Amino acid sequence: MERVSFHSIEKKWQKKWSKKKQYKDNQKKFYCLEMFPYPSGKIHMGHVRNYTIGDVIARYKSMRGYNVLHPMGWDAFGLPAENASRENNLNPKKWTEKNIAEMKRQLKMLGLSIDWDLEISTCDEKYYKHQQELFIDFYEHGLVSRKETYVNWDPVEQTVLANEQVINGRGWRSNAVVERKKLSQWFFNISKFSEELLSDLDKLENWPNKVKTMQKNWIGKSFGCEIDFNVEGNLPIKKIKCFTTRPDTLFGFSFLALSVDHPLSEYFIKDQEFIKFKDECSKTGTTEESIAQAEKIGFKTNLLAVNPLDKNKKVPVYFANFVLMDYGFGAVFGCPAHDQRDFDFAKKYKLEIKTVVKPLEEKDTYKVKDEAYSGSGTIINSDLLNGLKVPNESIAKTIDLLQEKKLGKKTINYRLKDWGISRQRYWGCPIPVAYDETGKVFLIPKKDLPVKLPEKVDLNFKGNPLYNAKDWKKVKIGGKNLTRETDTLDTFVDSSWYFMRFCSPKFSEGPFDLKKLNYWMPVDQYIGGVEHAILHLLYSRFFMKAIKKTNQEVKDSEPFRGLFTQGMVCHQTYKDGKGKWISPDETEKDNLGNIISKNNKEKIIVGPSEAMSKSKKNIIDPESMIKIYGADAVRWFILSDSPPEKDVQWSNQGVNAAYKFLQKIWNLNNSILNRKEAKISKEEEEKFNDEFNNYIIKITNSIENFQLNVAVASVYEIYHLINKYITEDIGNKCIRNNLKNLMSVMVPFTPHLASECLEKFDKSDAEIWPKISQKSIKNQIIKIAVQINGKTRDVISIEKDLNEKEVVSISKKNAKINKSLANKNIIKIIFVKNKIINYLVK
RNA sequence: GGGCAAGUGGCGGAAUUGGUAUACGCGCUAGUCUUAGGAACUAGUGCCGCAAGGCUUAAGAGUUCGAGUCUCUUCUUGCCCA
Repeated sequence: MERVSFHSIEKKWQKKWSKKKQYKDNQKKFYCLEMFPYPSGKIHMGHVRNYTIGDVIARYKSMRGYNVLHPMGWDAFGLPAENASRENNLNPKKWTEKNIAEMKRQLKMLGLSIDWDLEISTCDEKYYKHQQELFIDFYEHGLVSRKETYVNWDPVEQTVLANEQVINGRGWRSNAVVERKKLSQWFFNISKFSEELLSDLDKLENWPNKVKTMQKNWIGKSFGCEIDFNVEGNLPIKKIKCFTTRPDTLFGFSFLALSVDHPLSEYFIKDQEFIKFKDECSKTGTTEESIAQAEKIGFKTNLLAVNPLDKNKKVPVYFANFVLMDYGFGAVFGCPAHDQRDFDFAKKYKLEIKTVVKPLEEKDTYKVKDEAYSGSGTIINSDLLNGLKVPNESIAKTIDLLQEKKLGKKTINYRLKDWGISRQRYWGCPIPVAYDETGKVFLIPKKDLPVKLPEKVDLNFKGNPLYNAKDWKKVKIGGKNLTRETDTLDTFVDSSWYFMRFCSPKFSEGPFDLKKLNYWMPVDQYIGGVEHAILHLLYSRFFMKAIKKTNQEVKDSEPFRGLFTQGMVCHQTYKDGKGKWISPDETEKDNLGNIISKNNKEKIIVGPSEAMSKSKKNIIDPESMIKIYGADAVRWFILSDSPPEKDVQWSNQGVNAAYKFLQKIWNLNNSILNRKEAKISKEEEEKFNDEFNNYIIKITNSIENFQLNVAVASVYEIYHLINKYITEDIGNKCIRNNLKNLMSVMVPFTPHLASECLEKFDKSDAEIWPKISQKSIKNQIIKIAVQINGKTRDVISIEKDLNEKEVVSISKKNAKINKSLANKNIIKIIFVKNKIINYLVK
């Protein structure tokens, strides 16, 4: 038997595909995009899966006649380059470029239908120049602002951390306790688009609901109420404005809590006790999680706040560490019985805990005990609010009441905050602004862009190396001596518009060629990991809307028409007797099938299958797999075993099976090319064609629905089908035609092998998806179930589209059915054409 | 604690969306062949049973002629938010 040399085939076809791609005019477009990788050094199986899925879609659409845009680039800025550079004494740019070259080489081994002429890299000044232009456009349209805010400050790394980089109140890398620090930061005003970002989610029909729900929760629209509280005391302030989403619990009011940054704090700024307290507060991070977990502490003022619905009720006013200035108005009313934070606070300072909501099943005498009750129920102990149903009725009615009495105002609040984009980092896009000695902001003129990163910096400088780049910092604009901004942009900015740049990656006059942008955008199918469900996708949506706002001629307001989130690639985990992680290639199997160490032949403890990660050492290197099994087998296997949206388990047996199957396909192809002409039966051929056609329909639907594992299974079935008919009375023309169709549907999955096989046939329509015959063949034989009282007793083969009478007469001749029907009365017959016949008997 | 998924053989998973449950692959069993291999081919493989037959989609109930699919209750797992 002939063994195909996969590697020589791969080389041959990859060379052919690398020729310049032609885009046809006046044709339906399809923009297929996979999330671009961070150039960490080597590709991993996650990339293989992501880009193989994308390649199937891209190649399939191309075969269906679309003009397909399928580009690739590099998310090349970011912290790892700086760290690696420090360790290896290699400039971040050099390090990144080296990684890109290596990963590009590896990706090319997979035979992806990527147009490498469109390649971009975010650390390329030709790319980030336009990002700086966009920053300026946004600035001029009021979408950028500079604000003093609290940030999560890592005292060891000397940098700001994003909320998701704070884990249990500690820096994700340094493990240092994160502090709250006030800094001047640049922001994109994403919150201006809160409502649009929320309501446009409804337009995204081809997005997973899961992702839409996550974004919806993240934006967090809530209806609430502004309430003015009168305060009594020895200060000139007489009113404090609070925001609340639970005005219905107003009768449970037992303290008023202010942020330490509330304007009222001015009156305490000289108080030593207050200063100490404020310091203490700065030790808590800014994430909701860290606030929830931190001990609740307060600073009592001598003010009293009056309950607007019960003028006799006066409660103390505190400064508290769990109230932040950027939520509401930096002031909340405390209702300990129904909010856990308030509850913790009240316990500590021995404040009243008055129950005003009871669960439906409880009596009116219900009292909150060990923890706050925030569920649904009925209002109690609240005078005129008593009896209202919590939450819907009670909140709405209370807001109405407060508005009526002019004590409050209905408001909408969003959880989504403006996007802080300043990072105290070297390896990122410089922010194109400078300051005079008073701190006044000057934009760098567009003609002076890009603001390039200096190549020589001291990366061992504690903090931001750019801060230390004294010469680079100096800049002259309009004769004025200014100092450059030394913060760089969050790398999420880089990835928020790269998909637009792909439409015209070499365009030099601006971020994009408008005509090309409007032709290719939106991305028809975006594919990537679900871990980007919120930030990357939300920021990209914001960018599209912001760009549309700065340029009315931009057509789209949503960047991604279709989104698909693929699952992770997992592998079993191995440990030795001492609990040390062992990598799969350090193991082998003994005679009994046990997994043992190659090294010392000791037995290995097999752990659960988990996402491949360096720390657990359960990584399989894609390149070594391609070298052993070939690119097609790796592609075939990674698609075959699980639905793409779920996790897949990598297994050597699996990829080996894929390899063996592709070998069989090769041999099938050869044996049919060498097949002797057979006697021809028209009937047999029609049957064969018909069955074949059904599989083509099934595969087509499977691809359209992203059920790539099912499509793979159908290919196996087709293989069995051809093997069955190869010995029947089928003419060579017929069997070759169908074999060619099989190879065509395999092109998106195993492009090298399929193309090689196809080449041996007529080449004129090799890259075209097989025609689907929609005509239903008359006299086709189908199988239907015959049931008695709903239980299937037998399956009979009949002609398609027979009516009830005909099916009854045929089924009654069936011995099994006849036996079951003997001595029974048929009460009713249920007949569904081409599906079932069900006899109800007594 | 809240929200969203999901639960089908020894394993990964199919099921035209209410109509033949377990497709396809892995693994396993037996056999054939041989260049003795991590090869190829043939047959078998949900469970109980010698068989006829019965049972089976996490558990329990319901709707229906008919439920893996719809409804309710319970349990378990995963993800996201807290």
